[in-house]
Amino acid sequence: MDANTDIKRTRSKPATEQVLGAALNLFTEQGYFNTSIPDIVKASSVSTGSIYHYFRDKEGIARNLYDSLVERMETSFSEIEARHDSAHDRCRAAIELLFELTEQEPAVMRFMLFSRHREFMPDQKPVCSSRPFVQMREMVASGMQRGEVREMTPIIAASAVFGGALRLIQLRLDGILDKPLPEYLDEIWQCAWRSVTP
Amino acid sequence: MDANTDIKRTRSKPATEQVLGAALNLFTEQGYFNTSIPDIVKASSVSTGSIYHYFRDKEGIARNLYDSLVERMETSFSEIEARHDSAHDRCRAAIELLFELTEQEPAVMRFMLFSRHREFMPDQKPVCSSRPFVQMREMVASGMQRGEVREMTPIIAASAVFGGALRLIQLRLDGILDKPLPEYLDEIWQCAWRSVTP
DNA sequence: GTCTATATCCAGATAGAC
DNA sequence: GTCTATCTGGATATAGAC
Repeated sequence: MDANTDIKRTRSKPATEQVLGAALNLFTEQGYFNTSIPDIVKASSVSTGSIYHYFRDKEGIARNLYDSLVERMETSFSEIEARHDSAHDRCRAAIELLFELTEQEPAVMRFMLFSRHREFMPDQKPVCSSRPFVQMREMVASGMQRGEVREMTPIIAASAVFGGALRLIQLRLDGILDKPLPEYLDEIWQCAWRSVTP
Repeated sequence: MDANTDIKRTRSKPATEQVLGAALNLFTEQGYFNTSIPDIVKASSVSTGSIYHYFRDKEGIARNLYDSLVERMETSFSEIEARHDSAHDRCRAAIELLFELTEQEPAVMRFMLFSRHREFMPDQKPVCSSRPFVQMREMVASGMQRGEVREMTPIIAASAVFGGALRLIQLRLDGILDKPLPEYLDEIWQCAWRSVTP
């Protein structure tokens, strides 16, 4: 049974996971700057010393979190691109994914989409320039080449397709919408697609 | 000439204005939490003592700023409602206003739309519930009653109409778009309106 | 690798002269 | 009403035993 593992922590996730999970929740509930290291110590049951053993500093925690979430999003979008050919199907699937993720892991969405990252990670690019957002714009742009989407400024088309859905995500996270987002998928998608169709 | 006024400050705006202006710039450039009172002292040329004479605390500065900007927005939207009858004209005018404001006073838009207010003003409602946002949704809802906008969940319609434009504002503020927003008005408006038209 | 105890710093806020 | 000087708390980060 290897009795010398998992002596301390009951929930036997590795300490780094423990810290990252606690930090994600605290950062999204109270904000990065309202979250102190002692807060993270309490919420994660990992000591100050260990936290600084694994992470350079507080910013390092946020960085690690952000990078891994962006990467995860990127992978999901790549899968969507592989699974579908048309811009129609790809964009719809992307929105569906975002809606589901919002319901299942609101903290992830909050942190990815609606934190002011540059305020606490000064040398990050704005989220809008991150790979997943570029992928979303590419989905639309390729649809324009195929003639599915009418000729127009590509970035405007992308904003038209995804703008409404992103707005709904924000409203949902802010508690304005009380039904789960997937219930609205058909309706918002119809709007989105009509707006750019030839 | 009343020589005993305006002795100290060269730019002879009242001290409170001086402080609010400096704070708005600093808050939007670096974020609220990265801005210290000493920073505001330097940028405003108003002393710590005076700042605390006029404002309860640092949060009070943000509060004052936020309230006055929301009120200003509210007034502008009311004027639009008075000037136009149709949802089509009202919503278009609202977007036009937002686009112009973004170009002329980017800091105002940044602070109003894209600060995480609740992180530093804990007892504020989310922006999305503020009067101006409600007004925007009302514009769309009344269009639905008049039959200009097709029957659908009202908040979805509003998100479809304004989502793209709000997205463009964010892209512009993040430096992704390099042409002034008004140049894109016709194009995004066409998308927005098509998306909800019967 | 994990912990406790502690050093250091600087923010927010106040006191009180002018 | 405006200023300078100063207090105080708590945050980040480190030291060093185990």
